[in-house]
Amino acid sequence: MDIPHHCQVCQKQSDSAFQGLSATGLDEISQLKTCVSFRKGQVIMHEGARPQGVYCIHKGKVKLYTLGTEGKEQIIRFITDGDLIGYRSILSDEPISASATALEDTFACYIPKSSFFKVIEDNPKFSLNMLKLSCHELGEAGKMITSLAQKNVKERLAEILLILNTTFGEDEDGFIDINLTREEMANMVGTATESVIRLISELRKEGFIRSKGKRLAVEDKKSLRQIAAVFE
Amino acid sequence: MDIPHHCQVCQKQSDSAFQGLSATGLDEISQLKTCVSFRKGQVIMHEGARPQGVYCIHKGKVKLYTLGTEGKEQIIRFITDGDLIGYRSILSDEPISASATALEDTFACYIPKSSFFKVIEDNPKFSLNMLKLSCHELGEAGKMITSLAQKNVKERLAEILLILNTTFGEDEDGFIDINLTREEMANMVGTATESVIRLISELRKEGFIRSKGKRLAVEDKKSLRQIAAVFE
DNA sequence: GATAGCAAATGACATTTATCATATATTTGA
DNA sequence: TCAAATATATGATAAATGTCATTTGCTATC
Repeated sequence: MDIPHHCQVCQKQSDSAFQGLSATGLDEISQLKTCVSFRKGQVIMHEGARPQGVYCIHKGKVKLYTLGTEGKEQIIRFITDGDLIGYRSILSDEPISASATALEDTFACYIPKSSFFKVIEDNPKFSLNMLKLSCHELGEAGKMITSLAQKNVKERLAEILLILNTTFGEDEDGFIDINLTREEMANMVGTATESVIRLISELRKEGFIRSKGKRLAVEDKKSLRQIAAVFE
Repeated sequence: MDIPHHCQVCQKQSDSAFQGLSATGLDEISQLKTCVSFRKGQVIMHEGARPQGVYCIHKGKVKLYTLGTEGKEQIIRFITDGDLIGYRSILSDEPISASATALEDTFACYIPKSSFFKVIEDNPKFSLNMLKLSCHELGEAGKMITSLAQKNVKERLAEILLILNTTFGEDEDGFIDINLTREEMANMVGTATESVIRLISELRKEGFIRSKGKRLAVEDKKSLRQIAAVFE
């Protein structure tokens, strides 16, 4: 994959936190960034590490997860084109709190810590973008906390199917365009793999979703929303 | 309660996000801030509202919570001296995602949106502080998500007792210096009130905690840590 | 395009947690 | 200080979810 050498001509820039950054700011980043790629399944960042820079995803899909008791992974959220990885750790000056693994072959730019900070310091606009971003994520995390604490497994599963459908879109056959195992879905919902499998069968029998192998398609968004008790 | 009219002489300033802010920045805030107080039980901010400023808590204890299905509250975190309320909503330009209610009589300064933004724009140092703060909170939220998804109720309760003990300290009798009902504890742990009551009895019988009425004291931190599976 | 290795599906059962009922204790406010 | 209101405590039972075992189906790779 070809990633533009200069951020100014990168099509993903307008969808990223770098949107609206000054030309000199983009220059700064462009000069020091390097292009990297990760194969499906490859770990991009490891919980506990001290990152020396951030990744800006150009094309790909990444899961962000923490390791709980006995090494069980809890998926916090997904990361895709235009999103950043590692900024939380660098900005709060703490070790990485969530590991990141590529769900499919992924292409990214690596921006060293120093230039990331320089751009933040020189560009109030970018700094504010980052602030907006992290505050938005904070709100999303709060919603997830409430869901986990108050909804039952079926409600959470319905909610996550809707989120996946929105985040990754549908392929030509209408299936959600992301390749996840049932175990990974369970690691999002916060339940056992078998429970997810059972409830997917249930939702299928009820006609709300459709499945072919591991692939899933949302058939009845309205009913799923009702199950998820999402009234927004 | 007397809150200093000028932030520069406020003792809580060094514990707050305003720590290290320039004299002109502090002037800016001091000129437009107003002192407010809330009685125990009073709602400070309401989910869904559009705040016109942030509160900086001078002295008091506040719970931050979202309302889940059927109006059940889920406590996200606690706020105390030097902490801000409402910044997330203002910075991400979204409605308030969590309500705030005073747990005891609380004194705060109200800083209008405009001066808050002005200080952010003029003071890279403050902007970076806020960025650090929100990124730190993001990490904490991630931990809470993993706990809720993977730990059982007893483990989560043990964890929260430790957090309360650290956050609010102990009174002269060794009890955690915060006045919470069992229901509120359940709303943190994400479980039914009765379950919390039962498990508190259990922990008491095991000798890990002590209780007198609603007041609780941690007796054996090490064992609680083991139960909570916190190995940090 | 065959096949070995995983992943999904399902049943049976165990465990955890929630719910409902009721008794007892503790606050709080007159 | 007392009484009403509220919170805590505990038992019995129901419901939800987890665990283990096994079968069936898919899919990645040679």
